[in-house]
Amino acid sequence: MLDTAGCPDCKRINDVLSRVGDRWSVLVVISLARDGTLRFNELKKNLGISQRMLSLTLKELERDGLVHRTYHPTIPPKVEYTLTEMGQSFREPVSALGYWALENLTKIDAARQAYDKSVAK
Amino acid sequence: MLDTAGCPDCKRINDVLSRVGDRWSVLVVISLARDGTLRFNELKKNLGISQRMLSLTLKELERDGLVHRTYHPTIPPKVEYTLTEMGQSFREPVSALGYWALENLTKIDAARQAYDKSVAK
DNA sequence: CATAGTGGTTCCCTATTTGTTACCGAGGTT
DNA sequence: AACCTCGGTAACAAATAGGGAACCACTATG
Repeated sequence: MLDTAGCPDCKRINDVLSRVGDRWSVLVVISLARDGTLRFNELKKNLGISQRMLSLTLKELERDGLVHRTYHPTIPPKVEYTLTEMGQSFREPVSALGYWALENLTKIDAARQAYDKSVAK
Repeated sequence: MLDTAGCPDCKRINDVLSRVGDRWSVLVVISLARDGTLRFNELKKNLGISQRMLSLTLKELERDGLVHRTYHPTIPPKVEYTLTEMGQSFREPVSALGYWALENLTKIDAARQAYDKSVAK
């Protein structure tokens, strides 16, 4: 099972999607793309993400080479996050997705309401 | 919590992403985009998805107005799925993401290996 | 009679994800 | 001395995702 026969690219797309395709990763990239450099607690406040999930998400993004982490060993410590070159290049498809989302949000809501009404009756 | 203050669009993007952003939805859209019309068991075979998840995914996509379902009351029954106009428009950002994924898969793998090695030592 | 084929739905169980809370260290502030 | 800040980590609890198998209706075929 799960051999995805018949759609060879599906498996690879699937691979990448399961890495960078989660909600928080995308939102972190969007935030960093907009603001350039952000500190840990700035991201946390901006996104309304829990400390734990932000920590995990940033660690994954750093591991995948999309985000660069700069640690300043001051007291209190200061850590800055920026996009790497690959992270920058990720902006384009993500922006495309974001724009589509904003443009089609109302259509989706309308479709949902219509569907729910037609099912309920 | 979770008020996403400071990034008003984030919440909305988040909304849409949590609807159409899961792995199976994306793969179903890709398959339908490529083949035009597919039946339930064709999708199931192509994607290696379980019957349950395919059923749930298709129902959601239909509800969101991305997929159109045509039921032929023959014996045995025949159901055909196609993309709606909005589903077609979703192809573009998804394709962009797919191309990025294919282009950067090896880079991500390399970054991962480098990161893991630097942490392990 | 039994079986297969089609498009599901429902129940059960497990695995993964996500959130909550508490805690840390080192130095500065009150 | 007590408390605050920053950037996390560890432990625990809850929610969700996902697979597998069984079942359904209906009919044609062997």
